[in-house]
Order: sequence, then C-alpha cells, then structure tokens
Amino acid sequence: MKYEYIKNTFLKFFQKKNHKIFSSFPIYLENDPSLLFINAGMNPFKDYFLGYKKPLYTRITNVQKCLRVSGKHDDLENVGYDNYHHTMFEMLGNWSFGDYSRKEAIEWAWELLTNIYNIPKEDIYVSIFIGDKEDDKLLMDNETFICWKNLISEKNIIFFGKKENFWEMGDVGPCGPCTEIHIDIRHKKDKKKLLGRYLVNKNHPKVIEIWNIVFIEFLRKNNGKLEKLDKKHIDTGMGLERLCMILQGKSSTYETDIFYPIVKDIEKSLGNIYKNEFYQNVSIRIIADHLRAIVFSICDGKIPSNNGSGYVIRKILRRAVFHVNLFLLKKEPFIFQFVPSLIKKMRIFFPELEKNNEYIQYVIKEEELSFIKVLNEGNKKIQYVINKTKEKKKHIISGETIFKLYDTYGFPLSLSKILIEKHQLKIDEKSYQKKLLEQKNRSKKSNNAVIKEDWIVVNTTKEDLLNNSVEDNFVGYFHTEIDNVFIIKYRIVKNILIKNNFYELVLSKTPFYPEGGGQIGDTGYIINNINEKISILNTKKENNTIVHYTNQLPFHITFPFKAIIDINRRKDIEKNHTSTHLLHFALRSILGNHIQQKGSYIGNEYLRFDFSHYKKLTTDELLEIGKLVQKFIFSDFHLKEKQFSSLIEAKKIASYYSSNELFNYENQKKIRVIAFGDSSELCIGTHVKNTRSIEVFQIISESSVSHGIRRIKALTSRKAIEYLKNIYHQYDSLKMIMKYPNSITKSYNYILEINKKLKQEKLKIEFHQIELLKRIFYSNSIQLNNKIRYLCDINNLLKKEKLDINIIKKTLLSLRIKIEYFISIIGFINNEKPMIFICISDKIAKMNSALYADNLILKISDYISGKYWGNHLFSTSVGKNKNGLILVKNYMDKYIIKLIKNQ
RNA sequence: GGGGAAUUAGCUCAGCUGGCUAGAGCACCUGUUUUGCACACAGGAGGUCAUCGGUUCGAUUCCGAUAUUCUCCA
Repeated sequence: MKYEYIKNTFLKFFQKKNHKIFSSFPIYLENDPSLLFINAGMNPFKDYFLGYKKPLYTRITNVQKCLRVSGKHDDLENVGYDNYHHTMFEMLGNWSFGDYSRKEAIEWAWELLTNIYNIPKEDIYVSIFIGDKEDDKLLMDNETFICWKNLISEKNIIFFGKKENFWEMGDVGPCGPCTEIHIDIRHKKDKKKLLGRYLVNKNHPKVIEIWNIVFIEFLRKNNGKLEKLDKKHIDTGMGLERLCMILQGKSSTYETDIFYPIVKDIEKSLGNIYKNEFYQNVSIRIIADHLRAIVFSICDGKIPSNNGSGYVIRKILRRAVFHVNLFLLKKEPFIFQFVPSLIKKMRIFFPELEKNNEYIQYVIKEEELSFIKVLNEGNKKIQYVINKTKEKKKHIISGETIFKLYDTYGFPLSLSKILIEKHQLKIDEKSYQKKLLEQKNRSKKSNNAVIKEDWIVVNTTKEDLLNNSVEDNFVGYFHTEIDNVFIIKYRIVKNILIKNNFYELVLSKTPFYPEGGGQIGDTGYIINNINEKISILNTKKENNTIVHYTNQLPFHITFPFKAIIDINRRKDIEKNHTSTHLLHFALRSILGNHIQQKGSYIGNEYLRFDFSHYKKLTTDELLEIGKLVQKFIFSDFHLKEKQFSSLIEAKKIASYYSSNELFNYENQKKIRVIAFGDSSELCIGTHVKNTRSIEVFQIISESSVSHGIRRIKALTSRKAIEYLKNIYHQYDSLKMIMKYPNSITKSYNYILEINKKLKQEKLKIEFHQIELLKRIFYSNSIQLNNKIRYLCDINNLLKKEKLDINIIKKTLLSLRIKIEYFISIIGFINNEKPMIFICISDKIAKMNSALYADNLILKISDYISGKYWGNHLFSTSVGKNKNGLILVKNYMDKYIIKLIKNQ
C-alpha cells in the first residue's frame, strides 16, 4: 500500500461517515502565543473544544502537519537514532465537536484498521484509562472498556494510568481520557515467546502506538484543576509514517516510500564517502527527517532565526548540518540539494511546495553556509584555546571557556569535546553545566515574570460567548465608536518583575482593530454611563478572540460601556496601510512580477514593507517607485471594498496574494478584497476612503533583512512632511555654511579635491621639515666613539618654532634607520607640558638592554614628574614639571657616557 | 523576552595590558617582464577604526547609550 493510497483511504473513509475533509493547517498557528508549532492535530480546533467558537461542521477529518521539537512533546534527540521518531509528522485525524460518542469513534477505528487496512486483529492491543483516585478524582473509563470488549479479545485490552491514558495538550487547555491502539509487528516466533500485551508502552521498537483516540471532556485550568466541559468531543490522531511502516511491512519508517527515495538519493550523492556505517546511516536518516520538517516550515512562512519558532527551525537544520559535517565529511552546503527530491514526493498533496522550490532551497543553503561559517570560526578559536592550554602544560580546559564558545559563538559542545580529546585534554564539564544552568535559569526568570490567570466571565450569555469571534464582533470597519458594549470576560496578567498587574478584556462587540495583517492594534478607551473611563493600550487577536489590553479594571464592570478608539492614531495607520498597498503595486510595476510580500509593519508613525528581490534597489529605482506612489495618491482613487464568500471568487479579483496568506483566509466566512485604482489585494486591515488624504509618501530607507529579501521604510502625510522639511532645513544650513553656492554637489566635490591636494601639500611640507630637522639634529649630535652618534637636545631650538610633535617623532624614526648606531633624547615643551622622546637604532638595542628606549625613559621621567611608555626602540614621557627638563641633559650625558665606556 | 559577543581599506580579517609611523591577504590602478590556467616583480591609491557621549594630557583600544549583525537560552 502506497503512502498516497493510505492517506486518501483514511480521508475517504471518514468522508463516508459524514466528515468534512479539511486540508492541513500551516505548521504553526498565527495567533497563539502559547505554542510555537502545531504539535498535535487538535491544536487548531482548541476553541471549538472549549466552546469559545462554534464550528461550521461538527465532523471534520484531516491530515495535519505537526512538529514536535519543543515544549511538552520533544523528540528531537531521538530522531535518527531509532526507527520511528520524527520531528515532523503527518497526523491523520477525525474530529467530533459535540457530535458522536466513544462508540462510533472506536468502532470506526476498528473497522478502518481491520477491514480496510487489513491489520490482523490479534496484533492489535488497546489501552484504557484506569482512573485517577488521587489528584483529579477520575473513575476508570468503563464506557470505553465496554466498547472494546465487543470488538476485541480481553487479552488484548490493557489498563494504564494518567501518564499513558489521560491526554493533555499542555499545562492548560482541553484534555480527557484516551484509548490508544498499539500494533505488534514482531516475528511470529517472538510473539509466541512473549505476548505483545507485556510490551505495550515499553518503548519496544516493534510494539508501537499508532492511534490515540482522545475523549475531550475537561479543561485543565491555570490553577491545576479540571473543569468539566459542556459538550463531549472526539479528538483522534494516528501517525501516518508509522501506519505506512506497518502497512508496508517495514521495520523502520525510513524504509517506507515516504523516506526511502530521499535516503537513496542521499546515499547516491555521497558516492565513495558512503561506507554503510552506523553514524553515517544515522546522519542520513537525520537529513531525511529534518529536511522534511524544515521544508514544510519554510514553505509555511517560518525561516531560521535567533528566537521563537525561527530558532526551532535553526536548531533542527543545524543538527542536520552538524551530522553532515562530522560523519558525511561534507564541508559545503549539502542538504539543500535534496529539496527537489522531497518536493517530488509530496507535491500531490502540497502543491505550494513546488511553487516555493527555489526559495526554500535558497533559505536552506544560506543557513547551511552560515552554520559552516560558525563551525570554521569556532574551529579557529578552539585551536587557539588548545594551543594555549598545551603551552601552559595543563590538561583540563575550563568549562567556562567551552561554554563561551557555545553560548557566544555557537560552537557545539560535542564538537569541542571531540577536538579536545584528540589532543588528550579534557573539559571541566561540571563548570560547563553550571554555566548552562545559569543561562537557563535567567531565561526562566524572565519568562515566568508574566503570568496570565484564567478568564473570569463577568457578563454574558452562552450566545455571546459563541459569537465572539473576530468576524462576528469586530465593527471597526465602519464605526470608530459604539454604544452598549459589555465586558464579557477578563483576566489578570501579572508581571512579577515590575510588580504590576495588567488586564485583558473581551468585549461583546468592538471598534478596536486587533493587530493583524501587519497593521498594529488600536488604542483608545471605554467609558460607562457614570463616567468611569478605562484606557485601552493595545488590541490583539488570540485564537480568533479580540483581546483588549488595559492597566485598570472598571469598578462597575457589568455596566454597559461606550467604546471609542483613538481616531487620529487610526487615521495615521490607515494612511500607512493604503500606502503599503500602493507601494506593493508600484514595486511590481517597476521591478517586475517576482515581487512578493514577505511581511509588513503598519504603524501610526511609519510603515515597513518586506519583499522578495535579489538586488539592492538603485537610487533611480527608488525615485521612480516614490514618484509612482505619489502619482497614485494624487489620482484620487476611491476605496473599493468587496466581500466574497469563497476564496476562489476573491482570488479572481485580487491581483496578487501570497500563498502563505491565503491559508489564513481559507476557513473564513467573508473574504475582503481592497482595491484602489488597479491595485487590489486580499486584506483584513483598515484603509483611507480616498488616496488623496495620504497627501505625501516618502521612502526613508531601503535595506536587506535576510538574503533575497529587501525592506523599505516609508513615511506618509504629516510625518513625511516633517521629514522633508527637516531635510530641507539641513540642506539650507549646509548652503549657508558653504556661502550659497550655485551647486552644492559641485562645490562639495571641489572641496574634496582641494582637501586632497592640501593633504598632499602638507605631506610635502612635512617632508621638508623632517629633512631640515634631520640636518639640525645631526649637527647637534656628537660622536661618542668611532661608531655611536649621540644626540641630547633639550628645550633648545624647538621652543622657538612651533613644531608638530609628530614631525619630531618621524624625524627621529627616520634617523634611527639612517644612522646605524644612534641614541637620541629630545626634550621640549608642548601645550605647556614638558615632553621627552627617546629613540635608538636597532644596533644600539642589541648592544645592551640598559640602552633600550623604555629603560632610559624610566631613569629621567621623574625629573619632569612624568608618565612614560614605549618600547625598546622608541619611548615617550609627558610630565607636569617644566623646570625639571634642564636637569635631564646633565644626567643623561653622564649616564650614557658611563654605559658606553663599560661596553 | 533574557544573556553573551562583533562592527577596522571594496571583500576577508590581524591589531594582546590606552601612546608603538593603522596593518596583512584578495581585489583595484600604474609600470616592467611575460602574453597560459590564482602569471611574476616593482610601485601606488584606498580608512571619520559603526554613530554619539564620557573618563584621560592623549581613545581604534576603557566606560555608557544608539544602530546593525552574529550567537545561546526560553
């Protein structure tokens, strides 16, 4: 049975049972701060289970892309070393939202596995929740037991506790008892020796869990307690990779047709390097697995970065590169080249992959390159550390040093270890772990600083609750203030660090735009009829609920309120949002159709637009783009807003959209298309009524965000005028300073040229001065014996002429080259301070260390109460006592002559 | 969100404890020699040492802020 067939069979089976087929959601949820990635098929349906949102269908089936590398479910370190763990996997699921019960869910699962997929009944084991008398006071799941008893021998039923058979999404959220289906794929002989039931949940590679059927009945609250839900739901998940492994009779998922072609491609490209050796095979499996996780994540719009979900992607990819580098001996980007092989396999179900093929390869290659760079730099650094340690004849390298290599420069501990052990050295791992723990604690502290408590419902009927999705209660497209608003629920957000409470409010309806589509959230206030006024500081979306942020609660919380947004701020935002559309259109017109939006920020102060383009924009291009946007603004385009009930219809009208963006619209009832002139875009934001009100558009910067993505920042209206006026002011003052030239650029170039010439002139003069000074110094110097030329010139001619001290220095440095045996001491007054230079030639330095310039200066700098510094050949002293200078010559003459005589 | 680092010539980077003629390789320019695979040799140009403050007689170097980049933790 092939992968495609297995997948389609599942969906069609449940379609026949009246389930609506959904395509997979992207691998992460846009508005859920509690999750970095979808780690279970039920994540996107959380609100349906909790009754916060009413589903359009009560029966759904889908195959969801999931990633398990962080938080409660983390399998990363296992991947590659065993046969069936994966970072990314596809989860086959069927869902009931208050519709069917345990009986149907269990019977259908049985029917599908035994009748359609033809898995032998005796190989199937099921586990049932035994109850929890202590913490949660839950009874044994008898209903499930009865259902199974009718289908399967009791020998194949096993009971387990909370850890195995009570499923929870995370610390808080929907949960409930579950029944798991395990399959025994061992050899007949082995099965006879020991019954499979003794190997369930024992990490046996051939007795494995494939399907978890969860009966969602509770909400786990912040305080740790369970709250019974109004309706009972079904949430099931079966790992597609493991199912394929079983149905294809393989003992490893990597041998199924999902992974096998890629594994073979990798082996092939290795050629002679491939030795079919353990770590190489692990590395190949790691590439095959990690590549899939990364490709899907990038395609869904997550790119490697240094925090949040982007960092998870980076960690996965770098783990793969690490193995490539160490065991497959490739020192250049390698993994990216298998992207096409993966896409070829997956494109039927995920056509968006093919569209983004080049982009995905590019992102992966860049990240590989940057990690290889990190490894190279780290190698140099650790080599230095190793050499130093050996020089000092030590055997243990401090954990702090190795930790710093990792923490600051990204060089992995395991690599450090390998390299260090090669030199028969050791790392003090205790201090390394201590440092790492410190780092983790610091993060925890900052992370736990904000605690969000449970929602407190204050003023509502069930209907209000069900209706409070973004689409239903946002009225801000048409109203900036509304009456008769109720606070439905609120929660307290505590910040321990600054010891301050904030509050989040959900309103029955709202004119406040929640942050989304690049546009920032509205601010404003709500006020009740006894004039209690509460400021709204920001507005965001959380899983389809609009949340208003404030720092105080009204006393009369159940009263009706008037909700009013900061209208001037909103107007500024709207000008920026419409300008962003116009900019997008202008970019496409001038640079070409390859321009794709890669993100935007639309605030009240400025706007930012990121887009795919591979070259820096020229000044001319920027000028043209600015001009075109300005032309649109003066064209008096009216806002044309159209609403569609299907995405297909909307796509016909909208001139462009990113595939990523599309998904967020797929499950919405209404789809908006915003048009100004020829520009039309799918958009959820708010806009000006007429482009003329934007007045002025001005680009203020163009830069690179990451490879292949450029960023334009721009201002509009008042801000743009202020900016331009400020530039004009600068220009005007510059003109004034330059005495009003005809052309500023011409004059500036002229000045540059003159400056260059003057510098050359100065050099010439300096050269002459040095030549002159050389002669003077030479004539003032005396012959000490037949070799040595000695000069001690203290405060003599130099005080008459004001000379640059650099010239004196250069003169001496030039003389020490010219005269083989040369000792010079020059004293003078500079800036009212006495200074002494001592300079000797190389051959003098070789004669006697007492003649070193730095040793000589030490003898005399006390005379002028000076600080001194320098090296053997040239030294300096600067002092406070001018009168001491005269004493220097007398002392020095005697001292030097004495030294020379003793030679 | 929290920590650690980096920013020096067009590019890749040295410059350890404040002062030591701000350097190397590649690229560029000009000669000479050769016209062949990174040609060779000689010479040259190119720097607000990221920006702004502070300490100091003196800051590329020390301290602080800002910007950008890298990196780790969550």
